[in-house]
Amino acid sequence: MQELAKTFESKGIEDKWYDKWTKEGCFKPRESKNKKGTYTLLMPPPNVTGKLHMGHALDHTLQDVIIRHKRMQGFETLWVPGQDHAGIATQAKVEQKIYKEEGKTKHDLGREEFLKKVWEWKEEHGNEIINQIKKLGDSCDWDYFTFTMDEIPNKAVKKFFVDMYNEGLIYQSDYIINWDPILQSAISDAEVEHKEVHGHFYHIHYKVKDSNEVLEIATTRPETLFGDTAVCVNPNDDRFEHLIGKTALVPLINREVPIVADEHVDMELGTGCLKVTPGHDFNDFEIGKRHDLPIINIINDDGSYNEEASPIQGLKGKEARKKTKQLLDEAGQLVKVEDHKHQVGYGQRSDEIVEPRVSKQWFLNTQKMAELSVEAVEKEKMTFFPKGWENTYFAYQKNPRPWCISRQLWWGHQIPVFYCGDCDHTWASESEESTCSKCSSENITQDPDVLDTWFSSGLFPLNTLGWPDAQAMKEKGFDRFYPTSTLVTGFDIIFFWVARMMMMCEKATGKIPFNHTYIHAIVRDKDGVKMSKSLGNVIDPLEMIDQYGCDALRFTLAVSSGYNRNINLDPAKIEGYRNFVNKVWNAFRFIHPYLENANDEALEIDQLHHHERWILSELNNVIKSVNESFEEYRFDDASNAIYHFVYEKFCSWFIELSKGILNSENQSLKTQRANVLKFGFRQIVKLLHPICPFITEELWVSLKKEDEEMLILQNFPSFEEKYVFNEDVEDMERFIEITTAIRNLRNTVNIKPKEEVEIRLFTDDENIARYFYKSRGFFKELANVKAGKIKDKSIERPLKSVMKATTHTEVFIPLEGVIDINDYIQKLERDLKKVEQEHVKVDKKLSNEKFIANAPDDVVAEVKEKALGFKEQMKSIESTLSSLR
RNA sequence: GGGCGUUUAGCUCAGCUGGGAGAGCGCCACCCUUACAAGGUGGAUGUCGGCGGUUCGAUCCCGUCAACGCCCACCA
Repeated sequence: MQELAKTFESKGIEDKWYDKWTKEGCFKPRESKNKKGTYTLLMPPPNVTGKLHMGHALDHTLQDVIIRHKRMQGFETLWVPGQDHAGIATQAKVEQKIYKEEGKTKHDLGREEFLKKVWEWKEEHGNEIINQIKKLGDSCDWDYFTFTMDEIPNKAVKKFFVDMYNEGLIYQSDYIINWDPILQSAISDAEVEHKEVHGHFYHIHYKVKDSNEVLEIATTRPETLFGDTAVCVNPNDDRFEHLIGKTALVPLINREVPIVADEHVDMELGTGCLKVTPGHDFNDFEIGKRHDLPIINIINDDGSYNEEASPIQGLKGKEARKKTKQLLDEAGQLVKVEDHKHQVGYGQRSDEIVEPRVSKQWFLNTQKMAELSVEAVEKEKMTFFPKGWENTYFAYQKNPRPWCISRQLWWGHQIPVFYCGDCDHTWASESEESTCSKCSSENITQDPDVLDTWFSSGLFPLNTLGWPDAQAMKEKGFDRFYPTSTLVTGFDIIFFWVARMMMMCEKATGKIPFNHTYIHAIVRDKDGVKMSKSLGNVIDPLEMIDQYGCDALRFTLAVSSGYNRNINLDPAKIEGYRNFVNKVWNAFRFIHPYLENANDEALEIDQLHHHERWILSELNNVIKSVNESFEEYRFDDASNAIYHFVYEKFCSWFIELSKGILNSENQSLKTQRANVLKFGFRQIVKLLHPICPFITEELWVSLKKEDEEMLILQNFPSFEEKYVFNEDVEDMERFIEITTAIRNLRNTVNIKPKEEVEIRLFTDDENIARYFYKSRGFFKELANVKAGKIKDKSIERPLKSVMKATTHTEVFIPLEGVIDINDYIQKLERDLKKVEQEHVKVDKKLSNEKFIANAPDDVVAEVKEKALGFKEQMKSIESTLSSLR
């Protein structure tokens, strides 16, 4: 038998098992053994530019726990991995690279050449994150790996687009959108983050034409006045009623604009008078539509002001504002400037102020889809775990706005719309067109824009399974694996991804894409601060794996995941669970030598020792709660259940209680104990496998029978009625209570572990007496008790002794020498006070007639029982105290 | 401006449908006991955010206040 290392060494075995699992096809769907059906997970596709961070580690660990559990339960499991082309991020990265290396911009290269460069970059670096992911132990089927710009996803995108186009749900429109001046592209509403900034209210005088009157208007963005096409007041505002219908003059350029009335204007805010810039403000755009106002675009693609704003032409942002302010001041039309806090939109990716701007973009009308997606959740066809997250989902989905799906980028799915230069025909097509579908002209062009990355991500549940290609769908088992089972992801993409998949997949197939969504926490540093490179508080999962092992990291993440929103991760915590993993290793190291001929299938229940029945019963309970907890995505409860069972029940009590037997000459007892240890440990290793796959698979080598497959393919334990032994559990609880009392006494009077003690056990319960007589050998083992005498409570207690009272029992250690009586008296007094407090509480209840009358009988009985117990303990302590004083 | 959430031991958090306050880490004391010092044994620690209500009984239900988070929103 080989020597096992004193500590568990994770390095080496992780890659070894990952390769083996992969090679032997363990991650592939297998015909379900017990007809449980299929179980499918989708991996949120990491960005091609991504680098593994703790968020991935968490997300992937939880999914892997789920899929391994389901696989072992006998489901035909499939976990589909993928990768996202990440339009903006990738394009920006490659643009930077070629500018740095070749001093060229993408325009210098041209579209085709640039895209070639992006693909080259992808080939070279795209695999980095995938290789990192594999270090986490993900048991996903890599044959299903799907890149969002692969052939099938391309087809899916085109088909969905064309269908929606033909249905009229996708349309092109001049509409006010968020323009990101850095990306020089439109972005969707969801990609705008609002930040509060300390700005100013600029009060400006607008003259009224043919009148001496002036209107004082407050604005936070004076520079947009060059785009003003109206001035607006509330129709119910007496102050301005007489001006409605007249003409105002825009300062600096003296443009004549109408004074209109609109309910939108808040009479209380600012001066109650609003300048209307339909080209560069969302509200004003709406007002403009209602009053048929012209739209003037005064901003270039790069955010600078154009010739329409000639006095500030070429300037951007702050400069433009400063200049406008100065000009207004010079013209005497700037009344005052007040401080004002307000929200400003920033681009999620560029972190630059977005400019609302009117431009021609493609939109998807999601109204109807969103309604259906809400209904699916309300009718619980799709459930959020924790349920509270459905509020976030509803917040988005209950008032959907048209989704701006076009982006002025090159990297992505080009919009499959074609224009004919001759007959002006416009059409959408799934195939590459070379001639006009109407006039056959070859003078056609394709729309240059690409689609929002989320447009293809939204179809991920479908395209990974072959949709819409009939052949591919058949090969990939679309009908079996779609709809998928559960989606596991972070709350930040409920809208970006979850909602879009719900809408798009339902629209495309009539079936929602998954039935459960588990939203996990966000990983922060140990102080609850979001990890970021600039703060230097990033905990690198690969470093943690290197330092503590993947199992330890996985266990830490699992035990930290329930229905919580944040995980404050401290490497010290990982170290702690590394210790647990090591504990498992050492527990095995201890039992290992006894297992050689052990047969875990030879357990005859009536023959078992009561300690054995106890541990089997406890094990059975853990199995039950682990299965239930996994089902509810309570990874914390499941992990804790295993942790406590292994640490306390199995190691601290059962193994300790087994040492004497294993070292004894009683062959039959020894064999039986070895059998139970083997059975128990095999179950432990199975229970732990989904969370800690590596060490468990490694240990399995020594636990498996010759013809058994790898652990990853074994059956997960399930609760069995035949292992319920309540009496043995009760006995054991008493044993633990008394043993602890003895140890406590030993500690109190500082008796060294090596020193044997004699105890007296006083009890008036015959069953307890009998049980302890039977178990006295175990007291010796676990508390170094030389001799234990059991006495009836009517007999006088020893005078020189220390005492601990427990339920129906008093434990004494008689003392030969003199101990520090005062210390001991103080301790007893503390004990007494504690018990008294408990007793007062319970007694108060019992003396309350209404409690007796209203509380359920079993509760009353329970309380009475407790009161009795406390009273006994009090009496014991009091009499000891009086004998000492 | 709306909505959601959090407040429990020094720290991070768990406490299901109301019935004697829990875990991990940390801390203290004693132990290198032949699986494990990445260990063992024992121990200390909480007006369960404040106030009010419902109830025989509230950490849990209701109201209210406070502090702190997060999300959404076009208040110029």
